[in-house]
Amino acid sequence: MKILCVAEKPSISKAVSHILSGGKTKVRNSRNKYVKNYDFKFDFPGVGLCDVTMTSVMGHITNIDFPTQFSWGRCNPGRLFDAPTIDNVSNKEVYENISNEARRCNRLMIWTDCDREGEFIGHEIFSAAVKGNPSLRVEDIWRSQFSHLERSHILQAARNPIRLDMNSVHAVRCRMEIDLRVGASFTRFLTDLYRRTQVFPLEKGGFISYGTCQFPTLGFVVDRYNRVKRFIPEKFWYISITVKKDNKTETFHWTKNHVFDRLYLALIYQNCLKNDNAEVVQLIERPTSKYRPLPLTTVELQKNCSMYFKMSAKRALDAAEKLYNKGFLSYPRTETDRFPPTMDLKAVIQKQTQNSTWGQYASELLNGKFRSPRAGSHDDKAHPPIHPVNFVKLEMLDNADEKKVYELVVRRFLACCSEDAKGKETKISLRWGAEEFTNSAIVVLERNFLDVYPYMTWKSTTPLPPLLKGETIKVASSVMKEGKTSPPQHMTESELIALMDANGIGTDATIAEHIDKIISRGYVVKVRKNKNDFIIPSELGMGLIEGFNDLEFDNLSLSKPFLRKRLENCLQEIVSGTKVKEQVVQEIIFLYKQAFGLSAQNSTKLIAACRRIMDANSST
DNA sequence: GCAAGGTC
Repeated sequence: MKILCVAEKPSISKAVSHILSGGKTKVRNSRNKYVKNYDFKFDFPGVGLCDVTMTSVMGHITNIDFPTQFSWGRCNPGRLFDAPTIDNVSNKEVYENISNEARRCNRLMIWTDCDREGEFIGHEIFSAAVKGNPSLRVEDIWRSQFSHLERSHILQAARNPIRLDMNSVHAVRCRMEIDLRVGASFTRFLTDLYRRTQVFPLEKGGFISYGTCQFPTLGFVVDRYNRVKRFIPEKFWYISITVKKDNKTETFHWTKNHVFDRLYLALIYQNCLKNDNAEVVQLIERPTSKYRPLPLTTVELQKNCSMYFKMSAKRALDAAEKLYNKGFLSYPRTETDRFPPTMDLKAVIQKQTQNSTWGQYASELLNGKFRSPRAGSHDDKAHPPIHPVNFVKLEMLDNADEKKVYELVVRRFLACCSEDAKGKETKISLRWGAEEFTNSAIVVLERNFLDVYPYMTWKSTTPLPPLLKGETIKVASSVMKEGKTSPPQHMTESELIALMDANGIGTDATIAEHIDKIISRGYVVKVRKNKNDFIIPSELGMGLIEGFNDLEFDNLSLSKPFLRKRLENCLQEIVSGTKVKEQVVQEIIFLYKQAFGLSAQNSTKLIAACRRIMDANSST
């Protein structure tokens, strides 16, 4: 019996074949320099000792497109909603390697990531294999289930294969089709429109792209920009008092915060002033803690790098990827924020004890201070949280980005395995007349994880005066103050990542690319203000979003995340079996088609919005 | 020339 095993990426095929073979593999090259074919023997239950070849693809190997008679300029863009589609081989070397290797095999075993895209890639692998070996049948495919590369887990996966989940395959196929139809039709339509009317100077060969992810991303940026620009500060008033004891003066804050009616506040204040003293109505002393961080996901890594190092999401992921390829970090694209219970966390900590800066801390964890990491609620069932897998001295790394990312991942991991920081909070409430005023103070008692995690701060505040519950104290000073509401800030990259993540726009692997895309399309720019990077829309980006906002879509706006979210929900239903692919394609395409019709009918509005933005800008 | 999703 001969079995062909295929993983989603070269690193997995290498690791898995190493485990299954007990280190005894013969390596053959393929025509692709990254993809290797490993030959070894393995005893599959019920089948016996088999000759195994393990290889991999590199992500998708086929792609979907329109036939040439529907290529750019050859048909009305609106026809792309119903045009036929064709499958193309997008990575010929890798595709043919599968066909060749399948020729001599009786069985195919899929080792792609256990997520939706992985299931589809598994099916692509099957079609490549069938090309070389028509006797293979989809029902006979073995599909291994694994979520990390720990030895016993991989052996267990090899011995207990299940079948390919065709629901997931159909869901991905559905996403691909919708993304292509919507993206291509709107891109061609908008490009034609902007060209024809010359409302905006497009570079030669330049175009206006529309995508189901890039536009909601742009929409978030424009929305925030408008809220900042249209913000009108509002005046408010509040009372603030101070009391003095043992030569310590302390300010107490009004529990009602502030009011917007000055006369109303004056009335309250007058009533308070009838009293010379305030009474301590509450004195609470309680233990408090600052939680150690959750295990690290891709999105969190990108937000952190943007916040702490002003590093773009793309650069952060690139650096993490390089570190992964060199064997220093685990797989950097993961949504999982809980470590698998079987993982040997202490072995990971052990490797970091040799570092001169945090090695001592790592040793202390091993000598009794170790705590099990908190478990978040996300699990992509494919990859563990990002963690260091091997030790490397920072000075041995290639560039500043890699050093920063490696250090962050290590410190984050050590922090995860530490105790929360502990403190004591004191809260005092005073009643003055009918109003309450409060203040609190914190004493940090044990820093714990903070010692290894300098990115977070938690400091003791100045202690409150030694007041006792029930004590009456003279109000030393009081004042009625005026303030005004402050505008929101422009969008930071880390906020944008969080928004995309929360709204299901893009995946951990693509969020950075979508942001990069709207920058390279000229829809938004990054600006630095007070040492912070903000993302603000260009005139073109504003014009596009405002144009769509001017059209009266019934709740299916092209610049908002709702349609994409609806698609995502439908895809989930295909996976769970409550909807079929054809039904979803029809349902979602119908909505986008309606939106397309409305856009085409009202193209003058789209153009007018862009003109309006440009005129407004040139006049200021 | 268009999308978004894998991965290098």
